[in-house]
Amino acid sequence: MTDTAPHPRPARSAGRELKEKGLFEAARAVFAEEGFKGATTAEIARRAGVPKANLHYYFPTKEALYRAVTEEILTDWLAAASSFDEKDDPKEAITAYIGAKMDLARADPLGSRIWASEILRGAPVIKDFLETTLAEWIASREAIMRRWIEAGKIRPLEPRYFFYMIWATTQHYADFEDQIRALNGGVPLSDEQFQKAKAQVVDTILHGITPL
Amino acid sequence: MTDTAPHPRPARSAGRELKEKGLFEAARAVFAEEGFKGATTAEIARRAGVPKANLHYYFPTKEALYRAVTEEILTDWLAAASSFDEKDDPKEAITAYIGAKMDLARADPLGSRIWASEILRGAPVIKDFLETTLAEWIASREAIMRRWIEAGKIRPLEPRYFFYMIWATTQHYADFEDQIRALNGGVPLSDEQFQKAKAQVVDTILHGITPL
DNA sequence: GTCTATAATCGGATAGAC
DNA sequence: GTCTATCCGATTATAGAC
Repeated sequence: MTDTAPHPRPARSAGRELKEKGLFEAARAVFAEEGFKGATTAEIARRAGVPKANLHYYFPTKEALYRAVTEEILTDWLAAASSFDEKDDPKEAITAYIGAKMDLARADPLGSRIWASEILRGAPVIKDFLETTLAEWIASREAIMRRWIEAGKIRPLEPRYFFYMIWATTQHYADFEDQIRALNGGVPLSDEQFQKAKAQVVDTILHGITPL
Repeated sequence: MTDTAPHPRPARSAGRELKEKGLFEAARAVFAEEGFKGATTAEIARRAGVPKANLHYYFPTKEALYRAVTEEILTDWLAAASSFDEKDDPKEAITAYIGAKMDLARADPLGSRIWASEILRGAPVIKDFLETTLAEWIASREAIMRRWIEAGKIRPLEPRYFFYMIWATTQHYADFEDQIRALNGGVPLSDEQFQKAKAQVVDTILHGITPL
């Protein structure tokens, strides 16, 4: 559609998209390191290479930027969670789920760290998500686990503590990456090391719940 | 010893000890929630019930207060770690260690959260501890684990990823307590629930590493 | 649409009265 | 030893020029 405006352009220009994305990514890094309160808009703008006051042109407030960041993280989390449902066999479902969670921790450690930081401060922004979407997710998967237990496919256990173990272990590779690096001679885990860790997590947990 | 000073009194009065302790405990809570940068001396002083400027009389700087807090946490961590060495049998040693780590997470969740927050920001204050004391701890326990593997007492695995699983899972009950609460109908885990979780963590991990 | 300048507030830390 | 008053830099956000 051609209108009479002097400089017809898309509602969101490519330049705007680019700067918005730059601020978004910079914000992820700063929020992950310092948490919501410790992060400063000046530091976010500096890393994104834009004047600090300019940030408010793309995101009205620091909190709006933070909410945009968290929104995406919840989406990614649920996407990984869906891998649990793709198989009917417990061994396959759990293997796929742990693998997806480990891969997410490796691909997006910042997202995991922002989530952790958000929980540490009492989860003011994602509390609703935890109490509704996440609570429903775990409730229904708990039901699946109980059926597997009744069928004798896995050892009797409280499913939610089982999921906590998976979340904790997989997210540890993102949240405590700096500690793991310090214990690895100061260098991050190589891809080979990470794959070995992933295999061991899957292996240990599967053996841990397999009936004798 | 009676000297000639007009008002002989102990070098550190009981009143001072009390206020120092109040500030220390308030600082733990605020550092755990907001991290080092996000925490404010005003909030710490407010919770301790002392004028904000007064904080500097007991601790010269915010960082000095933070360092005092972290120091204690490292000590507690090592104390729990020592429980691994009290038994020669892998099953007993690992049971005792997981139990001690779970009990510490339950008794002092703030300490665990401050540790997590410190790692998230790149561990500037405890980096040296991680690279020396912690690296030595895990190296020597790795050797123990390898002997157990060679003796066929536990399944072959990379010991450090095994310890990461223990740290992640046990500390999760402290660091993600608010998430666990949200998934538990808004109420914290009862003592019975926690004991059940602890038993399941021990059970799953032990089965996970026990030879067929 | 993007920048500079700046307002308004909050932060850690200090000075000095009591 | 403890408090009040306050400095000064940093912080979030806005106003308005370009």
